[in-house]
Amino acid sequence: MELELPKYQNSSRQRAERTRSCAGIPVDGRSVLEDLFKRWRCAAPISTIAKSALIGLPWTQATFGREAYVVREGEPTSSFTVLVSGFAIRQKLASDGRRQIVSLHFPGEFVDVQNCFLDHADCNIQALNSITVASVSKSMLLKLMAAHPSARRSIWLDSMVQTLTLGEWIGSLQRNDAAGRIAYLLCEFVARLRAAGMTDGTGCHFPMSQDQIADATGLTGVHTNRTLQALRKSGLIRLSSNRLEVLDWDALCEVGGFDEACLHRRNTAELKPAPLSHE
Amino acid sequence: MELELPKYQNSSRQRAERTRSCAGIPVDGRSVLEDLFKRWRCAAPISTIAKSALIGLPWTQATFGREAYVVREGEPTSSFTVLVSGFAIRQKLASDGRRQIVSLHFPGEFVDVQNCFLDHADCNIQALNSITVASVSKSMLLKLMAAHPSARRSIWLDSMVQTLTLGEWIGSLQRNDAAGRIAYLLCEFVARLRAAGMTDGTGCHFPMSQDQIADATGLTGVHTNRTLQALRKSGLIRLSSNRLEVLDWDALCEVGGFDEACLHRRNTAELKPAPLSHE
DNA sequence: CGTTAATTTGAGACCATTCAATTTCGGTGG
DNA sequence: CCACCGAAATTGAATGGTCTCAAATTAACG
Repeated sequence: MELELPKYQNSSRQRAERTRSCAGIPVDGRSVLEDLFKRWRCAAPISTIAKSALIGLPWTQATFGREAYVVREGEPTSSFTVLVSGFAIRQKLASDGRRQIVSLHFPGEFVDVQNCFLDHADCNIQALNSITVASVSKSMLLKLMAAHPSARRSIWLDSMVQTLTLGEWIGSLQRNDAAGRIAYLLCEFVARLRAAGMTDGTGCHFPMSQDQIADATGLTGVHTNRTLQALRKSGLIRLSSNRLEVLDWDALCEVGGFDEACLHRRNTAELKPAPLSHE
Repeated sequence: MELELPKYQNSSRQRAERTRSCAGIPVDGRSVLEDLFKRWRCAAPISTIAKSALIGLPWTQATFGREAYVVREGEPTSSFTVLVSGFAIRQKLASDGRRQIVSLHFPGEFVDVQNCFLDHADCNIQALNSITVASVSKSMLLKLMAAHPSARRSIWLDSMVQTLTLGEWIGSLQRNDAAGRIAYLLCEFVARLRAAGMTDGTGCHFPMSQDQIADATGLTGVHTNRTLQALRKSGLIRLSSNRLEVLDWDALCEVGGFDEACLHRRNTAELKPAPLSHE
């Protein structure tokens, strides 16, 4: 067993120091928390009372640079974090310092729901690019959830969908080779982006470096590079300078074993909210 | 792309037909649902009112043979299923028919919590050995959860722990080679069994075949065999005829990158239930 | 005791890693 | 505008890990 410095304790992470600027309770009449509803309204209806209660929650805003840590493993979990703009990942650092990316996070998502019953965060949340987040007090949100069934349901639903997504990811790692894993990752990214209405024309902004793709797929950076070239050569994608264009969506899904219907189903039609209670 | 029959549509699955024997509302004064509390009381206190409400729920009992399907993907989800005795897995069948095992389930667990907001099950639940389950009506349990915050919290907590476990599993698949993946699987199995107080002396009953281990780790059956032999030769485990003995726990954890503290933390100390509400 | 499933073994091909070294790219300062 | 720098992307060759295919052995079960 050899000891070495964690991979990400030097170089690029240094320039990404945590820059937190608190904003306090909003006075301009529009809460960033409204972004939550964009994702929720399609899945489960939320009552107007719960909605206004949510919007009325005090929050603080913060911005983080590329590769900065939004939440650190082991940190006390005193607040919930909503990703307002930009992309984030959930990751853990293995004992040898290698980074393991467990899931992706898009604007409008609670990035740390899983921690809501833990005193200390069980993994790191890291910014992919320059991001903005809003934090709300954990105890206040829990109280709100206790009082408002429809809000509770939406948040619970959100975390359940995350769980299902993790299950799919496991399947991808088990069944796919390098090309399949990368294809799956790209498919999931594009599909979730599309579901959030954030694609632009023929493609989208893709904020992951090849090393980050490698960390998410469990591959080497080198082999990720070669596999990406193969995907490009076979005409499935175009990817350069953080811009991704999927040239053959069906083929990409085929390679990655990505079931678009599965994801779609969860975000819309079949996710009918069971009546937890009448509000 | 070649087409072939799904791997598990012939041979061994045939003899494991679904045998369901309904028992109706219990009259003997003891509900199998009480098994739930063994797992819950250590994590989150549950009120006596909620407890008696849960015990009072009508349920039906069913037994399934080895490899039988308890829940099938796509099936309407009209009930929740509690595993009473035996072991089960959550799995999906890939398009080529290969089975992908996503998670393990132990007695006292809700095996289909993730489906509670879905109209149709999104994966299969399969028995590992001969098992007994209890089913309760989905709508009745949801109503109960709406009325009893402490019950709701326990169930939610359960599903959150499942999510965290999936995350760890992803990490294992990303970072580990064959030996590491198998070591991790064995560690998780033993650790969860131990947490449930189900180990016996030096080892435990281990119900998975080598092919099932392969399906859970994303390896080939053949290579799983060779890797198990390597683990045996290095003196870490003893495994034969469904009996597992871990000879060197620390070394096994080391190989699999299994963080025992992590799992333990979730089951006991740090899982203090945040006050969702006062009941 | 016979049948079927499960485990084991071998050899060759293929996939992914390692360890360099090299090139491209975006940003920075002269 | 150019020179420079570090980070990211790319390339090559050798090594090691895993898969495939097929056959043999052992174990489980009626």
